[in-house]
Order: sequence, then C-alpha cells, then structure tokens
Amino acid sequence: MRPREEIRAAIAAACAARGWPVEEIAVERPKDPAHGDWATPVALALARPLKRPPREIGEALVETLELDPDRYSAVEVAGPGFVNVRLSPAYLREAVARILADPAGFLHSDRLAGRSINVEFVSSNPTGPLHVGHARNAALGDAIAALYEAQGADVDREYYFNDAGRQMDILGASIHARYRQLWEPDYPFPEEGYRGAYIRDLAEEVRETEGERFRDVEPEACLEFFRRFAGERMTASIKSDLERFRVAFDRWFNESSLYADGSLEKTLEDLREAGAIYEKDDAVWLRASAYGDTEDRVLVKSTGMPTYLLPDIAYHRDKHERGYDRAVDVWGADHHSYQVRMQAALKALGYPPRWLETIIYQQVSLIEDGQEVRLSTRRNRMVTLRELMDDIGVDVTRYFLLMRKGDTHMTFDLDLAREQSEENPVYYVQYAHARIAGVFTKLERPEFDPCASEALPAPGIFARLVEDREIELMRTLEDLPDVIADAAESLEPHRLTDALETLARRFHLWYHHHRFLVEDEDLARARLALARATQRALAETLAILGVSAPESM
RNA sequence: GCCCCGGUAGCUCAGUGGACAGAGCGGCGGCCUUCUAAGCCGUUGGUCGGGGGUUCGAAUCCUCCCCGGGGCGCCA
Repeated sequence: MRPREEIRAAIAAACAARGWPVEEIAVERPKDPAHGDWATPVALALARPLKRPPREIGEALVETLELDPDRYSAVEVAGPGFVNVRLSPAYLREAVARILADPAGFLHSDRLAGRSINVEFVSSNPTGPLHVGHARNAALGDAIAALYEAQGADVDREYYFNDAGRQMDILGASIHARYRQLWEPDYPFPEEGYRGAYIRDLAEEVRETEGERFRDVEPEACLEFFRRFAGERMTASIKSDLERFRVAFDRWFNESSLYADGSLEKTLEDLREAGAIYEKDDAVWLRASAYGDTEDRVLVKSTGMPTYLLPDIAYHRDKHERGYDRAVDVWGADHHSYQVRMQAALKALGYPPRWLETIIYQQVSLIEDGQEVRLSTRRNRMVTLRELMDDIGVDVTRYFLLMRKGDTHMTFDLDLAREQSEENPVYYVQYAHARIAGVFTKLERPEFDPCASEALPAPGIFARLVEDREIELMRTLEDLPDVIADAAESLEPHRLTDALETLARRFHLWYHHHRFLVEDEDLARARLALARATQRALAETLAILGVSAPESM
C-alpha cells in the first residue's frame, strides 16, 4: 500500500477506536517540507463537533495512531492542530532499491487493470495540414492514453476522419480549380474553397502525375477524382505527421464507413425505440431537451441528408458496441457546446452517465518576434505541426504543449522555444538524464553500476545515503507513483512536467554538491545506485509524455 | 442575450477548502585545474481582477460585477 493510503487507513482506524465522527479523511502534501511528507487536518475539522481545541485532538490522535515506525519516522502535531507524518529515511532508501529492481513496476499501478479504454483524439478533417492546435490535441491525447496505460488499462488510440461530408467536396473542388488555373488564371475559385498554399501544391502534383487529361473535362466528370485524390493525400500527410510526432494510433476510423455499413440507420432505430426522436418540418429530431440539453437537435435534414451529429452519435455507438468500458474524446474548445448534446444522445441510448469523458482544451496562440501569429490558411506562416517539428523538434513541441493545463489558453512563445533553448525546461530535464548517463560512461569500475551487475547492490549500502540533498531526492522519487496516479485520475499530464522539473532540480542540486566517484567504495556504489534510480524514473516519466531521454546532449 | 474557459510576481504559468501564496524565465550579483556550467549559489519581486457571502479556515466553494478568449445553424 502507498503511504498516503496507509496513513489514511491508520487515521480512520484511530478515529473509529475513539468513536470520533469522521466522514472523509484528507491526507495531503504539505506545501512546506518542514511539515513532513504527509499531513492531515482532521483534528481541525473535529474541533467543533468534539468541542475541544484542535491541538488537543491532534495529540490524542497521535497517541492512538498505529503506524509502522520503520516506515514512518515522525508523527507529530504542529501549527493549529495538523498531524504531520514523515517517511523514514530507511523507507525512502527502500524505494530506491525498488525502482532499480523494476522502474515501471514501481511507478505504474494496476488500479485500472482489466479496463478497456478508447481514447479518440486529433480527429481533424482531412482538408488541410495539422496546425499547432491539433498538435496540442495530439500531445494531450497521447499522454492521457499513456497515463491510462501506466495505471494498467488496456488502451486504444483512435482517430476519426470526417471523410464523408461536404468539406471533402469543397476540398476536391478547390484543387480542381487550382489545377485549371494552371492554364486559365481566371478560372473561378469556389466561394468557400480552401486557399492554403498546399492546395496549389496538390494541383501541381495532379498535373505532374495526370498531365492535362482533366483540362478540358467538365467539372462534374472529374470532381470525384479530385475529391478522392485530395482525401488520400491529406490523410496520408496527417498520418505521416502524427507518426513523426510519435503518436501511434491503433485505429483510423472513417466516417464514410458508417454510411456504408448501415450504422446510421441502426442508430436512428435505437433512438426511435428509446422514444428519443420525432419528425417535424420534414426533418428528424433528437429529443435532446429530454436528456439534459437546452433544445432538441436535428439528426436528418429535410433534404434527407444527415447532420454532423448523427454520424458522430453512430460513431460513439460503434465504440460502445466494440465493448470499451470507457471512451475519452479530446476536443478543442470550439466544440465544447457539443458535449451536452452528445451526452444527451448517449443517455438516450442508455449508456452509463460517465461512459464518455470529453476533455476540452483551450486555444493556443503563437508568439513570434513578440507578436501574435494569427492562424490563417491563406498565409504561409509557421503554424503547421510539420513546421513546428522542423523548427524546434518533437521533444520541445510535445513538452511545451503539455506544460500547461488543458483548460488554460496557452501562449506558445516560439522565440523562447527556439532562441533560448538553453533555458528550456525540457532541456533541463533531459540534461539531468544525460548527465547521469555521462557518469556511467566514465565509470572505471563497471561492477559498480547497479544496472550492469548481476545482482542489485546489497541493501545495507543504501544506509550510506544520509545527506539532506540525498534524502530530498529520494523523497521526490518515492512520491512519483502518486503524482503519476493523480495525473491519470485527473487527466492532467501537466502534473508530470512539474514533477519532472522538480526531480531534475533535486538531482542537479545533489550532483553539484556531492561526488559519486569517491574513494569509499560502498558510498560510491550507493550514490551510483541513487543516480541510476533517478535516471530510470526520469526516463519512465518522460516516456509517458512521449519525450525522449537522451544519453548525451 | 445565453453557455464554456481564463484573470495569481515584469513575462509564461503551478497551486486536489487548510499552516508565512509557489516555480521557471527575465532583472541584479557571484561560482568552471572537478563525474557535462544545457549546471549551481545569492538577490529582486504579489491589493491572488473587484465587491458581497458560506466556513474554525477561501486563490480554491456560492453570488453579483469588470476584463480577455471561445461557442451558441436543418455548417462540419
């Protein structure tokens, strides 16, 4: 059991033994390290019902509290009545040994073992290149999926292509127009057409591969070709960008397949049976207002064509049919209003209330040369994911996008990411990892490397780790599994970037003040073991964020 | 008009109702015959947007304002 749970259980037992009325026991990390590793304010909360001073209650609680003295070195009342608990150095040293024996095993958990979770993210229309907003979506979705995996869940990463709607027709028509303009500059461009430079590139590509054979053909006769060509090229481009961004999707789901396999009809049928739809003005409506939405929504237009919502419901129904215990969608803030209607539809279908979880992330604004770069398909400014990767690399891009909580409007400062790369937190963290690797490449006694030896170092030598900065570092390592679990629970990957920076800082501090390669062999071995444990923890945590852990920099 | 997100140090942002509100960057001043100076040490910095309220206790919860961003289609 993790210390927090153990402390919580002990407090619950102590309160029960004294007959105190405690509903919920808060066990929190004190902000000030002088207040121990864990603290509980239960005595403060009990002061009123017990009509006794909180400090007195705290004293009584400490007296009754049964905690293993080998693991908990200090249990004391402090301040207005907090009960503070400190993990013993011996227990912290034991954590180092456990990390070395099995880093992933120590840092991960099996809390969600046996649960199957579908994480759907990015899901951008294949009508243009991915930009920085999609990159935030990709980084968040992938990290959330990895966090679930770190809790033992069986996770599938999925991408939904809206390849069936009118947008694809417009895309095809846009490329067709640019193609014709290669010979006739005045050829009309569609009113709502896509004007990005990539459209001209694709038109040029058609000329190279197909020649002039569509030059004198009526648009109606060749638009299907252009639509298909454009869809294939954009889809391939998106896939290749994401692969380079280190996101490995398990499934690419095409909206068009829902039209082909009768899913739309089945979905309408299910909703009809549930009494959730009706017809009005020649259209089919979802009775969303009966399931929490503010108003009813059209599913099938009076023209007989489905709205965007119907295939989306059918898609979520498909995911549910495939047996996932939970589905997570990562959406941009511009889609937040669809949460309610989607939840209404799923409620109508009879799914559990929290089956679908939607993560909303806010807009990213780019700052370059001190000015905001407005996202525009017309301009050829550096806003695409590809250009971002070319310019500052995958590691920095991912890390920067994950540093901030999803629901903050983040400012991505390109000048900082690029020009001041020495001061980048990602390098700070990676450097800690590389620094440790460097020590081991210089090591003249390879048998001192705890990872190279046949067996782990004798437990006794860890007792040599007594310096304040070593204890602090071990404390940070010991806490990491809880930070990861909390990040998974709250679906907030930014907690890991914070933890990584703290861990790296504690390491650099220790490194700067104490040498590893010292005369005293046991001390050297103990310090090398702590260094390796730190390195493993850094690598495992960076891996969750999809950021590399370099051996040298 | 209604809905969602934000407003915390010069800047970018942490802060799950608890102890004097934190970090990085920036500014200022130091440290390289040493296992990587992409590092370390010191210092500068705040009406937590504003007013009420709930609570033993509020940056955190409720309410009303102010400011910024986004969204409110038989578009996708």
